[in-house]
Amino acid sequence: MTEKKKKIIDVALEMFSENGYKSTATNQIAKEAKVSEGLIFRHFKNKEGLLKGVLEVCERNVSKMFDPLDDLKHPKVLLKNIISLPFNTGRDNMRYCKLLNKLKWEVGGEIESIFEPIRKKTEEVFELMKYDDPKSEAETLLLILDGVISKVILNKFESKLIVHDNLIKKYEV
Amino acid sequence: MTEKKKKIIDVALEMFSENGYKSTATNQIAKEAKVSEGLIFRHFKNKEGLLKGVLEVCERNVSKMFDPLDDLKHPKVLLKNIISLPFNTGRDNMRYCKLLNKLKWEVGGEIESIFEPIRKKTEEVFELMKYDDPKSEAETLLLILDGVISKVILNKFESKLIVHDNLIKKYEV
Amino acid sequence: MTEKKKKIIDVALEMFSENGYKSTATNQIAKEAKVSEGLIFRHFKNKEGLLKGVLEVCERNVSKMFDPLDDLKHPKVLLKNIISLPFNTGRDNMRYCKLLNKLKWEVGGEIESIFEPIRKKTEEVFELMKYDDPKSEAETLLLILDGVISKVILNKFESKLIVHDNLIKKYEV
Amino acid sequence: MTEKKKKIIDVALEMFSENGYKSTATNQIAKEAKVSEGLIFRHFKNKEGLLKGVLEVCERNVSKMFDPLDDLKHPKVLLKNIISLPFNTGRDNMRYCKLLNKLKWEVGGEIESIFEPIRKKTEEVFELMKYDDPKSEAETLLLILDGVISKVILNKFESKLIVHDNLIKKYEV
DNA sequence: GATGAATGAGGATTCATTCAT
DNA sequence: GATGAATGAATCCTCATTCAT
Repeated sequence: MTEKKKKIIDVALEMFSENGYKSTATNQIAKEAKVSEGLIFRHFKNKEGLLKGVLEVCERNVSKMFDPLDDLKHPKVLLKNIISLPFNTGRDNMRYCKLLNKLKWEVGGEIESIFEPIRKKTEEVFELMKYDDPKSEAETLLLILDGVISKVILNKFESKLIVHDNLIKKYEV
Repeated sequence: MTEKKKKIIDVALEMFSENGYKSTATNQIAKEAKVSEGLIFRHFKNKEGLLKGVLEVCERNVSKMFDPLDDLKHPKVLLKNIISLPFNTGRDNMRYCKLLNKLKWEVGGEIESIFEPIRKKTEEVFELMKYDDPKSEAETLLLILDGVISKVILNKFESKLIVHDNLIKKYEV
Repeated sequence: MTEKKKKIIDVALEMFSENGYKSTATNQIAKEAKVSEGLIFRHFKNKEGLLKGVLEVCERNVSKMFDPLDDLKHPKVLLKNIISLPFNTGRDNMRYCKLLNKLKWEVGGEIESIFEPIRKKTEEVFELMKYDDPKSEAETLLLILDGVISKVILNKFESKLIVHDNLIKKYEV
Repeated sequence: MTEKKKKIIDVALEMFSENGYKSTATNQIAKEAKVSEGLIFRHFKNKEGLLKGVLEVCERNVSKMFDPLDDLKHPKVLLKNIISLPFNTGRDNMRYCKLLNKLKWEVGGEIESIFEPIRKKTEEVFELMKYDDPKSEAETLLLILDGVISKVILNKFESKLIVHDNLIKKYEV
């Protein structure tokens, strides 16, 4: 992976997540990345290929977001951390999530798979905690957290901290 | 409002909500609406003008979704109905919500205002029910319901009914 | 000639002379004249027909500009007045001349004919004044006056009065 | 500057000067230049950008028209040559002047600046020749020559040579 | 690997003109 | 006479993609 290829991905990631896939022209990407437009197509064949390349990076990094959870054994602590996750997303991770969300609506691709591990982990937690229906309980929580991350990304939160505490209380963790 | 203008709005609403704003070409709209492409611009000046026209219809109709809540006085019943709302959205309303959500991500316009009435009503319910912090409690619930409607729209629900019951139980209504 | 037809001609004259024939859209004319666009075509068949209608008005009025010269008998006085003509053109006449000039360059139509009478009269003056070659002498003067009127119309004159005196002196009148 | 870009400018110059700016469609230019239409916009961004590009060429070449005058020292000879200039304009220079004149009427841009050098030179000549008011004298002459060139361009001259001699005699050179 | 000139299909928009009422 | 909805061809412009160097 050359320096220029990395730069292309980086810029594309930024611009896709900011303006969407369709609305970002390849020549804008090229200009911003200080690279000839042709190079994009040499490396990725397609605009769609570029998108794939960008998505891979996203997935790799979003996956890493969940890694710290592996060290936690106690269910309550684990659950608490799962809930907290979207509330303290760093700048970079936010960008990955933003792109993922944008594409969920724009392209409709299969992005859910990235979140399969965290879904499974959440389900396990609820199992350990003896919830009646761990599967749908996990679905409910993830849906909530999805709502949270949307608000965070779009910067539409009025009282992030209180909502966080609210959820923590609801799940008694 | 002539028949053809109505048809244009109708088709545009459908296509925007299905494929997004950018990805829908005006000539596709014209063809689908069996109308000359020029007519779109005569009536709406711009593609963006068309979008505005479509959004107005959306807003008008989404607002109507909340009307039935006005008849409910008992807080618990009201809250229950608020929660249920996104779970039983009809075909048409779904389209309006889909468009609104798509645009929230694609265009980033100010759509929140449409939901201000329902936010206020939710807040009032929590007040009546003596919740500690009705405001952020309302924010939390709406955020959850936002997650629900996203799933419904994108047809990504695994167990809609159970999640619904789950929420009903959580709020003890 | 109805009031509305007059208004159309008037507005078209104004807009053509200001922005040119091509650059003036019929719907702009209609809007400015507070008239339906269709009416333009009912009255003039074509945009070109409208132009013809406008040009007729122009010609009629430009011709009138020369009428006062008919009363002058003394050659020197007559010549002096011919020279002065483009230097003191009123608002309205300026508009007619502006349109005529614009069209000379934009459409290339046969506009010269309007100026045939003044050309003839100028030639006669030079004949009376015993110039060697009255015909080309007239051509020269008219060419000069054409330059003058261009400057006046385009408002590019630095010292109109002095140039005027200059010419008067050159022709010793 | 690639061959194709040169060709585009060349063709545009020709077509603008012949049919005017507005009336020349970009796809006509492309076809005539045997070039894809897109290339025009890649090189010049805009139709207006193309116009600017064309104008630059015009200005550069029109400026060159005046260069031979630099070698002439004797005022009378110089003045004579200034007067003669518009009477013997070659094919190419005629095209540049035609475009400049067309645009003076169609677009109204600031074209006068190109003629500033010749204006200054003319003024100097009249100074050397002890004319009373060299500045307005120069303005007068240039105005005359402007009339001449218009006639030449529009091919409306009846007796070019005689008019030329006429002017030469008037200025006694 | 990298460039940048070139392409051509498609997209939004304009505009003269028609026509039913 | 007058309106205004409707048309469709033409126009300017964008953009992903190719290709020679």
